[in-house]
Amino acid sequence: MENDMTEPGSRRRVTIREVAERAGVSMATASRALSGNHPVPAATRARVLRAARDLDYVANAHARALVGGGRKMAAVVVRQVTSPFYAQVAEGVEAEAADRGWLCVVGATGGDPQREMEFVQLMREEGARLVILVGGVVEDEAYRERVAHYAQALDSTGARLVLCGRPAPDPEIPALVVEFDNEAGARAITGHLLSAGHRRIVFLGGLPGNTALDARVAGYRAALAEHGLPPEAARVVDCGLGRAAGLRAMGELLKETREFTAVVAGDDMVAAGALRAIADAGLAVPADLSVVGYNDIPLAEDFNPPLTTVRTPAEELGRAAVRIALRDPEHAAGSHHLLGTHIVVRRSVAPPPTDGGLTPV
Amino acid sequence: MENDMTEPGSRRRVTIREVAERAGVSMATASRALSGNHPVPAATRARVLRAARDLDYVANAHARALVGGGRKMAAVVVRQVTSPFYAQVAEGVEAEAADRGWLCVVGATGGDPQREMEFVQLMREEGARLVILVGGVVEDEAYRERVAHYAQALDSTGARLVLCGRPAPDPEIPALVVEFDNEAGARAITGHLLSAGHRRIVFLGGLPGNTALDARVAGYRAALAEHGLPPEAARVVDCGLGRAAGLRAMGELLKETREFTAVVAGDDMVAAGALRAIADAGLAVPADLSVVGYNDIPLAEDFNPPLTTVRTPAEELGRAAVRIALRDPEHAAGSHHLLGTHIVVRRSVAPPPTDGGLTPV
DNA sequence: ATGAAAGCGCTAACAA
DNA sequence: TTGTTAGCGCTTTCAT
Repeated sequence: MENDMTEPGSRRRVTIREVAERAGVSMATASRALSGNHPVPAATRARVLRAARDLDYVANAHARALVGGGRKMAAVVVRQVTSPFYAQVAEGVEAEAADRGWLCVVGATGGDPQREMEFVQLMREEGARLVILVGGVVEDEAYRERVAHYAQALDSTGARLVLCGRPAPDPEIPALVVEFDNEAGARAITGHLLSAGHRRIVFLGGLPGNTALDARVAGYRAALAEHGLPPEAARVVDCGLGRAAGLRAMGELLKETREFTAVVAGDDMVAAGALRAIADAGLAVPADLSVVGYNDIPLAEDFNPPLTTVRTPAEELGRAAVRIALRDPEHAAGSHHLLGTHIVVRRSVAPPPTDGGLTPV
Repeated sequence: MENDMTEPGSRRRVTIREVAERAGVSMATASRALSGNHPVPAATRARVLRAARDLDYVANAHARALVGGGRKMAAVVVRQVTSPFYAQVAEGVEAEAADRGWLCVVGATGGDPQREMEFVQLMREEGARLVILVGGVVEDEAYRERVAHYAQALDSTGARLVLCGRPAPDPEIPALVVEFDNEAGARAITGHLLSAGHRRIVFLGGLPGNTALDARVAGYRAALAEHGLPPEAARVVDCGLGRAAGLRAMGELLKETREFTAVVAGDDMVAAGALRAIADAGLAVPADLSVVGYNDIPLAEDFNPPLTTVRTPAEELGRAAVRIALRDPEHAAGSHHLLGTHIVVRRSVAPPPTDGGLTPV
């Protein structure tokens, strides 16, 4: 119970030498007995194991890593763990990694490229063999350089880089991309609204430059076009993601105009905010206005009303990322995997009001 | 772009020796220049830094750890990252750790003690200086032994152990506990229901043996007693936690009896399930039945209706855990910190129906 | 100011 | 079967 150190964790640990001494064998023998992959007589092994247990010995992972057979470590980096979507992806990565006996580290960047770089650097130092970057980004020159550097650096030591939901700056780069087909998903859900009879649909939550959102907006526009609507029929409000953004933007939009009968939200969180704003305005969903989301987060069915949305199997995305990355060495350059999505219909969509729309403000 | 290895991450990295050679200095000088805490002439240092950058050198964290000044690493272990509550705690830990320049690893156990042990073992091997175990548990003999072992083992190397929301088996043990006052929180929220006029209140989501839930049940009973109700007035259904459990249990309860006017849920997820079950039964909240939750997860205000619940600042719990653990070395034995909670009133509570209750089934 | 050398804890040849 | 030795990449005395 002594605790006289100022630095946590700086006291000496039991080493294999002590185990060896206690068992009356050499370090080499102790090592062999402990690792179990070399022939060691049962009697000797038992003595060694006993000594190790008595001393509560645990191997020093750093020493082990240094000499060669270090632990396999994967790293996921997300914007924040409290986002239900990212949490699910991280859980998928962690689960798949654990299944294979890999250690999994998760890092949060808060969306800051600087922190992302630091974290990747850190992972290189720690010898991570697999780095998974998750989430849409704005694809500017800085991004391209950053990722090209990660990819090259990681690849030079044989580590893998996978981009989840963000593009590879160049197909030649040694990185793997795994993502959902955002455009198809958005097209489908917008189509669902169109089929219900809606014609004036707004997209809430654009984020110009962000690859994921741009794709969803593109899908939204494509659906409109497919149904014979002119380009001017599209109305996208670029409020970005997050519940707060959705709440504010929807509130403002409602004050400004009511010339629409449905909204497709950039994701379920902005849908949550939108739903609240709509209720605050005294309107009912789906009677007055239909709303759809994106991602189908675990609590989307508990919204008021239960949200019709696009299901993106996030945990599967995480699992797929590690599975594919670890599968064939041939993955390296430019391999691109698209995961499918589908609509889940709940109660937030109805035909537009028969009077043709909301009462003008 | 060559990628002929079968083992990810097994290719050689640039070492400090190569940097030294390129800069025309010895390894020792290179090391000094790179670490920056030894006097090195500006000219020499510049050459070394240049060489390092040209080679894209990153130090080998394992070698560094081995020789002494390894990176400070904290580990949080939770049941699952996709639980909003745990995610927030993990985010708090990660944020506070990052603020101090520590690396943070999060592990998920799925609630399996076996995996918990393995993960702690792993963290010992990796040299974690701080491990934080989060979440209520059933406090049996196995638990006591397990934790006593963790505590002793970690302490023997000067590492810290903190228990978040779970008890220390013995105050003498070198572990720190930080938790919310579950009993007070449950007492307060139950009192809120009582004040609204409810007398027949059921607790949904007991988990006998689980310390956190038992404390909430105790708070619930205490509130009942304070309002002069006899012990028999208490009705707790032990369905455990999770949305699915709440959904099922509430559905069954409603089929069995309607002799109650309010329910306090074990946490917000079971409240979500209960809300759904109640709606499925054709009843309205709060007109027919009042419901309260526990934890105030981020989406609780988006439930139907917005949920009145107990706010437990989860992120702050995580931050507090690392802050306190790292503060004074005197923390070691038996220090116990209780964090306060408060009620957040939304729209899921109303006075009981004036006819005195639900229509008997 | 800088280099040579020792050594952190471990595993893997290489001998015996 | 077991022990001896070398060496992983780095920092740090100890000399120079």
